[in-house]
Amino acid sequence: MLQIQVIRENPSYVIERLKVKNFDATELINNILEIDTQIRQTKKTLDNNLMEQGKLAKSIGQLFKEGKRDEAEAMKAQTAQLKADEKELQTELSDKDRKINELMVLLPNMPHTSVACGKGAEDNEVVYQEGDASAFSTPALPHWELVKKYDIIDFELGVKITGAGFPVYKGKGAKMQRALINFFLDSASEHGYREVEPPYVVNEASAYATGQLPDKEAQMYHVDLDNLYLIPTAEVPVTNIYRDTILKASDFPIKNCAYSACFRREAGSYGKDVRGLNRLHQFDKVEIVQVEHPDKSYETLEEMKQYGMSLLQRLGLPFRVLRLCGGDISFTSALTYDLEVFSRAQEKWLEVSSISNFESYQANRLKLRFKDENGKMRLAHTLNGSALALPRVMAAIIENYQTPEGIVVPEVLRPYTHFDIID
RNA sequence: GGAGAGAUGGCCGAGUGGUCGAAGGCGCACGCCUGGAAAGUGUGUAAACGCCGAAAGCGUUUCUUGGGUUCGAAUCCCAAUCUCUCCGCCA
Repeated sequence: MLQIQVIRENPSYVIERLKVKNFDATELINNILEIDTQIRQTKKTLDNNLMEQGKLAKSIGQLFKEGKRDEAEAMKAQTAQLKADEKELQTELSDKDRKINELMVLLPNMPHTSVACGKGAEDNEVVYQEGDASAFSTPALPHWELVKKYDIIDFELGVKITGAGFPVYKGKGAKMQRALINFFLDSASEHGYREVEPPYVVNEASAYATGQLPDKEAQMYHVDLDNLYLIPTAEVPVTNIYRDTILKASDFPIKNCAYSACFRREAGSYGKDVRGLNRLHQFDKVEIVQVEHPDKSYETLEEMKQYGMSLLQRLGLPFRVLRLCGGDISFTSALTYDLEVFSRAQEKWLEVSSISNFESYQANRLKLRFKDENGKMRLAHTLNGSALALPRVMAAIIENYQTPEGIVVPEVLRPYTHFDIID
């Protein structure tokens, strides 16, 4: 959520920035400002009312103490009107608070000044590319055929047990999966991230704080009986560690990483690019999350991007880095880099990581603040990124490392798999 | 699932209708003391919102949350949530 103070101080700037996201905020902001003025007006009246009541109450208490019963009783009558007014003002205020909040959550985060305008994915800027991103010259199989051939991932079995999008990893497939998780977690630890194992199910407050609610409700699995949500990413529980927290400037940077299974309903996305491991309802991911000083957050974003890239380099996969344009960047992000691996059998770029700086947008909802050098309260910046999402990395490895003899295990994973080929 | 107890500031903990944003302690910050440290000692130590704004100052709110009683609620009543203990069940 944007800060009301920012909107109040410079509404036209906010409107201008949001245009980059193809979002016309003019009317919304006008409404917000109008209600904001009313709220402050009402608040003032209410405060005065309460002050009056407080004074009367004290006087009455004093009179009783002095035994001036009659005077006290007379004074009681004076409070009646104040109380009636108070009730009215309270209702008015809470109505308006609710209303402004409803409008505030409709405003996306402002994109960083380096974010270009653009309609959608086609306007994203490729900022880096490395590795052999060409098709195989010899016949090659897509991963959904290879996994069948070597019996390492079973989609039909998942359908039987649960439904589409819940594959069963078997034998060396399961071990490979576990190897990737451990490789990612160990690498993150080496880079100073503290490992965290979070809950996979969160309450409403947590889902709201990181922005999944209210807008992305349909994307999450919901446990009705307990009113809990299955996490769509470890970002939700891990970031919520810092909900309602006040840090010291010296606490930065705060670096956490977590492995978790992720659950996404992917409502409405059937039919396109969903074959095999490309889009699942349940998948594994290692997430990195940082909380930073506002002055440092962009430096940190670059570092996180570099870290994500290093993982793909070590796995020997061709990849590229995109800077998302205004049309493709997420609602809550100010700047996002996507990492994509090239799948040489599908001849397609597959997104395996999305690394974002949310600036204070999440922190505002989280109430994640810190005392700066001058002892002033400020919102911290939050960042997160996948490092990495497993299924598409797995797909790329399976496809890119296929040979007539079998699927060769990338060098860095062998200490974890204890085998070097899947055949 | 059954029975009971509880929820107070960063933490512990006092407080059963008024002057309580809340004693005391711990912690933390700064100072004194010390060659340096410990101990000791002094001072300070919440946040949100508003008053055009910075500082100062002022006002309101906040003792889990939401309602209620009352001129006045941390304190009384109701509900929700959470935690703990015992029993049952169970990885």
